[in-house]
Amino acid sequence: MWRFCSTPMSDSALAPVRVRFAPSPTGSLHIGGLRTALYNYLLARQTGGAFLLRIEDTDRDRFVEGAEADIQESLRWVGMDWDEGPDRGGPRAPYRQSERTDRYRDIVQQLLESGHAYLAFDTKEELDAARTAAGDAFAYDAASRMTMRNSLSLPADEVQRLVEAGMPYVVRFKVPERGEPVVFTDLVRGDVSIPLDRVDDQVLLKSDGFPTYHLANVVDDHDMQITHVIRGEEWLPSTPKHVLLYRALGWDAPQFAHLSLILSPTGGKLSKRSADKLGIPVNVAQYRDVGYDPRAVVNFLALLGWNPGDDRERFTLPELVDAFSLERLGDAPVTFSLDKLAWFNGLYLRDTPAEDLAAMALPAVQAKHPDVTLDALVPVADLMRERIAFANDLADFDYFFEDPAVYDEAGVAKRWKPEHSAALVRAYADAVEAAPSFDAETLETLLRQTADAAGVKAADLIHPVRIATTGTTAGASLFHTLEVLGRDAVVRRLRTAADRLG
RNA sequence: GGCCAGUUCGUCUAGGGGUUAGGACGCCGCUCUUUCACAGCGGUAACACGGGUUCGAUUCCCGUACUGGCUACCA
Repeated sequence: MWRFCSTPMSDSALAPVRVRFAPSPTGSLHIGGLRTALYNYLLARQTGGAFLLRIEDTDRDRFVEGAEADIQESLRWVGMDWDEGPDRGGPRAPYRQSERTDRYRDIVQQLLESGHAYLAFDTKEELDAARTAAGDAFAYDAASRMTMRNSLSLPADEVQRLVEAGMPYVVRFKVPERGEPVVFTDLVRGDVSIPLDRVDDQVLLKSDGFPTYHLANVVDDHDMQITHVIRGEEWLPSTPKHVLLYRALGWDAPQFAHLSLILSPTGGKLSKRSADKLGIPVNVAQYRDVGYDPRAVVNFLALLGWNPGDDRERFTLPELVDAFSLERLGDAPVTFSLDKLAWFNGLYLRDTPAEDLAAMALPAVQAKHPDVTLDALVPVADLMRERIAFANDLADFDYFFEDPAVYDEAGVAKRWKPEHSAALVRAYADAVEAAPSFDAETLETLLRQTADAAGVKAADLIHPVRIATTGTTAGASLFHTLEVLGRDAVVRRLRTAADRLG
């Protein structure tokens, strides 16, 4: 609408926002969660606002020890920092929901007193029965609540008796029976409207005394003065509940932006299960462990559902902070592409210093070849940089660390001539052994001399030498590879191959 | 089933009433390299369908189909 005259700067000239990333510590941070965190972070940094980390640990059954630490490490790995959070506190502390239960109970009490909530005693069995009876169409709502066992349907003295007898109960939100549809503006999709009779009486307080997400998220976002709720699309259908809650509490609701979901290449939400099957890592920690460059992960993720409006594709985190805008967020689901991520990774990998590459790959290399040192790996990294997609791929080139055990069959068939290859290779080995110096240039001169002396083309020696020293037909510049291998290994390998291949 | 959202090359996307529908990944080819890769160049490939509205719809509206999400005392 105002697109014509607006510049990228004025487009998203927002007042400082307060946004949060609010993961549940039920496991390692999911790659989709990282994207959600990223968009929140970008908006906060761009507007000079605040990015908070809040831990939503209200589900005691799914709580995973160590998950919170993993989440924090994952965020730090890609370079995202937060202004307020469980580890560093802040003016709205605490930032762990399990430490805010008193606050939720107060709010629930308030809701109960104002008639916006009620006690419900229905057991799991009773609820299941109701669902079965209604053929899955059951909703605990204005239409059905009087048929259930709660403080609305039961006489007051009975409710009193049940509570005093210690009967477990939950507190449910009482959705208004009549009224206008709930309408809210989603920054990504525009106005969304849902009729009141489609909103059910959401449980606010569980029988274990912990709040549900719906309650805790509203209370915390209000208490923490969150201005923009940027979260996954899976929350879109329950947003009316949250809007109604804000209304009942007399609070202003924040702005909402629901991000399209990341789909698996085979369809459906990119879940642990579906991704594993396709070899797609789902946890951020896995990307780190496999050797992805965090800059590539961020770059890839940023462009999955957002675009800058021009053809730029390469962005560092600070560049993203500048370029980001909510307006350019896509509203359609996106499919995860490992190929594209790998391409980004190659982009960053190619201008990573060899020293850093070697350091990244060292653990993987040492797992196969314990004696390899960082110093020995640096020249390998330098040589192979353009031929690998991940730092850890360096570990695949075993020939840098041990003599080849086998020779590529097709390569031998094509390049190794029984009539003269062995003799040529032996002659070259002798020349290399006797050479005054050992460097790529000398090695090449020597090879051409050897070939000339034997009356064959250089190629007739180059290919057999590559096979003899590396076992394969593919690789970096032959003479630089030989230089990295070292004189002893080269001479030894040449002679061994001549003997074995004949 | 109900509710909500979505639908431009295989994938990520730009665009938007009149365009040769643009870019990127992938794939294919060429160049470079006596190999492989990188890089460069070129190519392949898309507006889900049906009705409207309009001089003209891929673009706006309505349906349909399909996809996805939600429908827990999980988040």
